[in-house]
Amino acid sequence: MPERRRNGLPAYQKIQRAIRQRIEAKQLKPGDAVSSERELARIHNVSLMTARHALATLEREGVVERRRGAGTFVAPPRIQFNKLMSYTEQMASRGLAAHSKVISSAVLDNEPEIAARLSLSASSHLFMLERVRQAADEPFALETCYLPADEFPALAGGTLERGSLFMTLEREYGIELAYADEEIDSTAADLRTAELLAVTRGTPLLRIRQLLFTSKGKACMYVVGLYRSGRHTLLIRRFR
Amino acid sequence: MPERRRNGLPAYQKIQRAIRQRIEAKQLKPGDAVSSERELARIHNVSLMTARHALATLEREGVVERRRGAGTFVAPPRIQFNKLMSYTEQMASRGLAAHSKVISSAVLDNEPEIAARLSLSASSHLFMLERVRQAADEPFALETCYLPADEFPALAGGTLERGSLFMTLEREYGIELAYADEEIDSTAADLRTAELLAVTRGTPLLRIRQLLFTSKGKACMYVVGLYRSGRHTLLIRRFR
DNA sequence: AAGTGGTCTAGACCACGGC
DNA sequence: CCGTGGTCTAGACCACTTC
Repeated sequence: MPERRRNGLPAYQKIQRAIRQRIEAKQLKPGDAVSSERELARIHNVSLMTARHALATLEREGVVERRRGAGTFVAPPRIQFNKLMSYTEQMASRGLAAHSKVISSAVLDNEPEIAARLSLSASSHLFMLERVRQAADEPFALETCYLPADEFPALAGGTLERGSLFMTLEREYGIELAYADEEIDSTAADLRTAELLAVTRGTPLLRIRQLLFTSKGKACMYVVGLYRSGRHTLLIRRFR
Repeated sequence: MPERRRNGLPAYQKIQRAIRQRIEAKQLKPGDAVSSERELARIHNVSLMTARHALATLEREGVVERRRGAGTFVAPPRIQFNKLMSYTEQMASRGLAAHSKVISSAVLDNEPEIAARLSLSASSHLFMLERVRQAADEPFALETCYLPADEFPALAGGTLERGSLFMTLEREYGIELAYADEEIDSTAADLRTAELLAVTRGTPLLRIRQLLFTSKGKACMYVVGLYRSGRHTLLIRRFR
């Protein structure tokens, strides 16, 4: 009888971790065959169904591909399509450092439309933070975010020059960000935006209005981003 | 012993079909509890694992939600985020009729960049189709699509005023569209585009460049769309 | 023919939610 | 407490791919 898990992790997750580690360590490259269900069951001393579950959920995550009659193979490197990432994370994934400059911050109480998007009453206190994102010392985006001020009291006093707002929310407040709904369109730069982004007034900008939700399905933050065209392209994958 | 499937469909898929039918027939509404694993196992005369598999994959598809200790519930109606749909389908989903006007069509053989995107040699013959999309008799988008002319001979002669290009590809050519990668940015209307869309030159437009892939992973069509801001917003859901 | 993934059984114990 | 989903066993046969 196999000793049951007593380090907290289910057996199938341990198998997954082992496979993921071998991929990250480049012992397994895309296209390489992963141990079969039967092999894994034997190696890890579990039943076939458990080994199978490990591979099935790894396939769902896109880590491996399974072909009946052939085997299980390491999937091509994951493209970060449709992935909700903070600016800091996006830059890091390209090997760049994130720089941003806080333009203004305030607590507002008369933004009924934004409050409504966050499912708050019209006169709720909103913490607003306006930042210019830079890459290679050139501004490429103006991002304004809004959060319920009551729920995140420390933000108003805190320093956000350095840390990522995502990280602050996840670490300090234990918020689990799950997904974001985004509205994307195009708009012309007004005078103030043009100055902040160092473009001429009327320049086309990509506008992304983002409503972020926690894993409990609660709207927790609203962000309006204006992106210089040419400097920023949004990549999306849509499925039929 | 339960009689094994002999109508072709695996047991777990029959269970899924039964549940889906009850949802479509409105016998089950969003939020309603679905039979538990144990109930389903009993009703359909299968083992627990099989009933479980049926619910687990239904959850992955977003049809139901499962909560440990509580039960399985019909998920809220699926929002058509991140879904690859033809213009015709998009309009239909909003209860509108699709209207579009063919501006030009041609077979080109000197578009190396586009040919490259379709993984074709630089001088390949490309069938190009330029259409203005209308809603309520007002133009709101200019879409230009490119396809390998050799693979779709009938298109050049065919009439696309009415039928959907998606439908033609799927029905006439047996193409299974699977997904599209899109690059989205903002640009200013040039003179010709401005005239076709009835806006002034320099108006910001949302530009979507779409590369469509078949279920075999082959790039089969490239589309550049220019959308009037205000008239068209792209909706996206991103996951963490 | 050998090996793979896909489906399935008839149970078991655990962790969690709601009453 | 009871019912739920989550994990797991030790097998089985089928369908498919590769050789």
